[in-house]
Amino acid sequence: MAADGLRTGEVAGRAGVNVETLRYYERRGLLTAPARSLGGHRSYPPETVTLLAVIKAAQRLGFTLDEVAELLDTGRRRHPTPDLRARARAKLAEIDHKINDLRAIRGQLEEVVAARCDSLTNCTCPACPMPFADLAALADDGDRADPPDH
Amino acid sequence: MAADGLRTGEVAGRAGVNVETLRYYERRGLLTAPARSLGGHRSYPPETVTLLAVIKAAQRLGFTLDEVAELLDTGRRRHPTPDLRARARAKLAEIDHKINDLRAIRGQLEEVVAARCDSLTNCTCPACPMPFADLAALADDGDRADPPDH
DNA sequence: GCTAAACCCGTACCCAGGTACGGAATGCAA
DNA sequence: TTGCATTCCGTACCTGGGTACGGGTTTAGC
Repeated sequence: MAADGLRTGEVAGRAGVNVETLRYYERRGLLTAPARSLGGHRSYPPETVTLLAVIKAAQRLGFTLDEVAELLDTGRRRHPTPDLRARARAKLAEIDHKINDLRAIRGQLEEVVAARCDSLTNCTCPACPMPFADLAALADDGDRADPPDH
Repeated sequence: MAADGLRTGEVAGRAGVNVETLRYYERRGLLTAPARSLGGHRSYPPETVTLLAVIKAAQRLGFTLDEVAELLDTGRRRHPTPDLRARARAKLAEIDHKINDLRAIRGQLEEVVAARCDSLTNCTCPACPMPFADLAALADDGDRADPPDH
């Protein structure tokens, strides 16, 4: 039985993850509990290394560990699973949203650079694009209760 | 002195943040410690509400609280501060990088959808774009040590 | 003057995705 | 068989940006 088993260190080394991560993934349901040696040490089937690569790939695609766990689980159960495609579509929409947000932010940052803004609160640039940049008093926010000489 | 002071609840309410957040920002150095009533209650200058809006704006631009704190601090000290522009530029590069990452991910997700992938580990689609999707054995990863009858 | 609301403080908890610690037990090679 | 490396387990810690709790004051309105 599983004479070709790999030990935690071997799996972790080949997959490029931390040994602790294997235990963590087991707790999270990404890896099923492997066989054990008589002494209680884990013995993984060699495919586990590849499975870890799959998990990393899915993570890179933006799936959370919970999502990856569910996807693997439906795979394990051989349910018909239109799941992956539907989830990939949903993720695609999520990512488009993020990209749009970042583009909007990018635009605003470009304005800040172009306008030569020099302060969040006391910007001297003409027609400053920073919202509310006219807050000279705020630089001292709270110190106002003290005498004004430095 | 500071007869126009606002209490924590008023500031939080007007700025749309939690009262606890004010204490948190004070600890993090985003808000300077305000004057106190005789009983020890905080009394904020009204501009604080606007400052909080500035902080939120900077956050939306992708700056961390530490970065915002530093930007406010250099502002408070009236240093010449070419800081904001330089930081905005750096943040711009950061954001471009993120956008590129997301676009690459987006492309891969599109392939997954287009290929009609149906599993992370047992995909039946032709020329599957999922890396390593040929892991039938992995569905049972670890159960291998047990008798093979269902 | 009384009461209820607001406020004080320190500390613990939340999310994700792990990483680190420490003492005991096991595994493997010479 | 010795001895060092590896693994075991539970639990605590990390980053970032807050939020919640609980017991004790202070403030404001009537």
